[in-house]
Amino acid sequence: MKPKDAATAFARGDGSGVNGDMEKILIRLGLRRTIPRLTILEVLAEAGTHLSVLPLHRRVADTFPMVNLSMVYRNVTVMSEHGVLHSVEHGGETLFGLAETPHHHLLCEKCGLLAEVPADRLDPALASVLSGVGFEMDSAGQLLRGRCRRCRHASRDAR
Amino acid sequence: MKPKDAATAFARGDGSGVNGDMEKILIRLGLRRTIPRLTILEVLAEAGTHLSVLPLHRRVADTFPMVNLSMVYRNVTVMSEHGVLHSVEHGGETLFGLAETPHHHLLCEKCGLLAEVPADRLDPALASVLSGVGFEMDSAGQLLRGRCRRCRHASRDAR
DNA sequence: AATGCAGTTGCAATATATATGCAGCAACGT
DNA sequence: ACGTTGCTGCATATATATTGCAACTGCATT
Repeated sequence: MKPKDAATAFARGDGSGVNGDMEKILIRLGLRRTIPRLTILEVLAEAGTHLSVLPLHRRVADTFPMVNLSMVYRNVTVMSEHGVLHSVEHGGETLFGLAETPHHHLLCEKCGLLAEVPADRLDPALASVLSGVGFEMDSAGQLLRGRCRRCRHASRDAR
Repeated sequence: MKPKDAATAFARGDGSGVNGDMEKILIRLGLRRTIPRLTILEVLAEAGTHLSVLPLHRRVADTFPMVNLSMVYRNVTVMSEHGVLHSVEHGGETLFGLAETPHHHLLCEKCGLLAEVPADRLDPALASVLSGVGFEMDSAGQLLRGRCRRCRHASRDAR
């Protein structure tokens, strides 16, 4: 999406499309729909994955160069606290993504691929084990590390 | 353990007690048994939990003030790579602990308690779900977030 | 026990990620 | 249209982690 289009859409504020959904979420939470925020949400929607703050800012700046890095930090923090975004720590930085249906993360430690598993697929199995230890798990946002299918095959071939 | 005792034990290098076990591990890996390394291992053994680098260094410096912070960083990195230590990322820092029997971590997001679950207790449940997604999990060192028993009760009482 | 060398260390400088104080500006309700 | 409150940009601060280099030390060899 080119700057002008984005700006127009933001100015319009007509609640259409992806922006529209996001805008509605912000409104519901009493957060103002500002260009930095909407652009962050749009970038994450387009990306389809989680991004760390620096790449996120880079992409936001492609469209709106005036958006400051510190505002990306402030906004992802605020939006995470309000549940608009999910965050995952990894490699000394924090990755942020849209908080859609509850899910957990699968990180391939070899290639860095970050996949998702619907929460309801994983929760029952975990909950039953953990309750035995007196622990109650968060039902979303867990990060599990391992190998994706591709890397498993790759390392097998290498042998 | 007082400085003198530790120093004596190190000098002795007789492979007795906790130090002895640790020293053997280092030797097997071709790592030199130096005061910083052995003290780090000893502190972690005494602590019984995982520590982040700063507290770890603080405790090491209690016994050997000359041990530099950067060496704690270098050594935990090296020893992690060699499998002597386990690491867990959390809150923008990395926690290190002795790599004993394979286990996963349970982090209480309220009080910060870091508990452990033996890997064989959790692995089957996880593996069966994840294999359905073509993912193969690491069989140790997973970090799961939630609430410990105490905090669950506390928040229930608060209501 | 003395010796040589590679692995280690301490220090200081540096990189990287994240947080914040403040003055101006803009979004939203009225 | 307008004032208030929240948001932003900039500059700066802090905290965690990394690295270059010269000096040193553990360990194998003699």
